[in-house]
Amino acid sequence: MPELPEVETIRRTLARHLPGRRIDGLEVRLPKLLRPEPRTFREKVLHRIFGEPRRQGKILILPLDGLALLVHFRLTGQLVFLDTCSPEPPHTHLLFFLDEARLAYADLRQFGWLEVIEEKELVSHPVLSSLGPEPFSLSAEEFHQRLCRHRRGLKALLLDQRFLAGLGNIYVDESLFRAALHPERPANTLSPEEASNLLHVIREVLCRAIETGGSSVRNYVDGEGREGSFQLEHLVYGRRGEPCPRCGSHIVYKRVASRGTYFCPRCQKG
DNA sequence: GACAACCTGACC
DNA sequence: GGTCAGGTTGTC
Repeated sequence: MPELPEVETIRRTLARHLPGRRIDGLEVRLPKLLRPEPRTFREKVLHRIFGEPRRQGKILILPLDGLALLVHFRLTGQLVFLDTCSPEPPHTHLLFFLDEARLAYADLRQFGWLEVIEEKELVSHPVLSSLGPEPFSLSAEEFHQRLCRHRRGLKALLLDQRFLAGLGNIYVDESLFRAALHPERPANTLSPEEASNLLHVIREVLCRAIETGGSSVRNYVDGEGREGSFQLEHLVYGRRGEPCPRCGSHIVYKRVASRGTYFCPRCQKG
């Protein structure tokens, strides 16, 4: 589920509640989500106090004085702060007890994971250190140069977290539509202007998605259990057969890079 | 590159 | 019954 805007929204909403709270207890219902194994995990996090949440790509980083709790939501993970009386979400697999409050990790498909590491291991962590730059942290020139090194299609490349960190299926389709670029267009065929424009629309889409609290297509909610509304501004994602907002042709659905892909065959030239 | 694997649930 | 799903990883 969560791509960069959703994880960023979760980060921001949790930042209102977590910093300064201590973990007093832990209830593990699905051990396979934890690294290291639950015994060590519990030993490490117990009695620690949360710091200011951070994010790298789609990974949420929760500092815990000296430690870091990494959370990857994959497709259906949720991390929700619960007041005394709020009910826990369905498919809750892990509960942190924080004084009167709780923090629930729920995950319908059970693909997500939580890992505790030492803060000093952050720089060398295999997942984090393999991430490419974020769309906000590289120049148009650098982006164009990186694109030129690959002959893969744009969709496949933009989904690759080693190339660029944070985009997923929704935001790649929405960005390519807005940039009028075909998802199968070889990356090394973009002109400097096309590359610069693509980076520009990626940033616009991500910023607007963050402003609107992310896309709640299926079951995404933020750290307070609330849905986002960027799905109302999707121009192609999930709109198979509907008229293209730019030219009126039918939006096509096709498997590209093994992912369901929505695009306008007329506006988005290959 | 394509595909299966990891899971549960919604929808046709 | 089959297909699809905001992701990633490992296999041919």
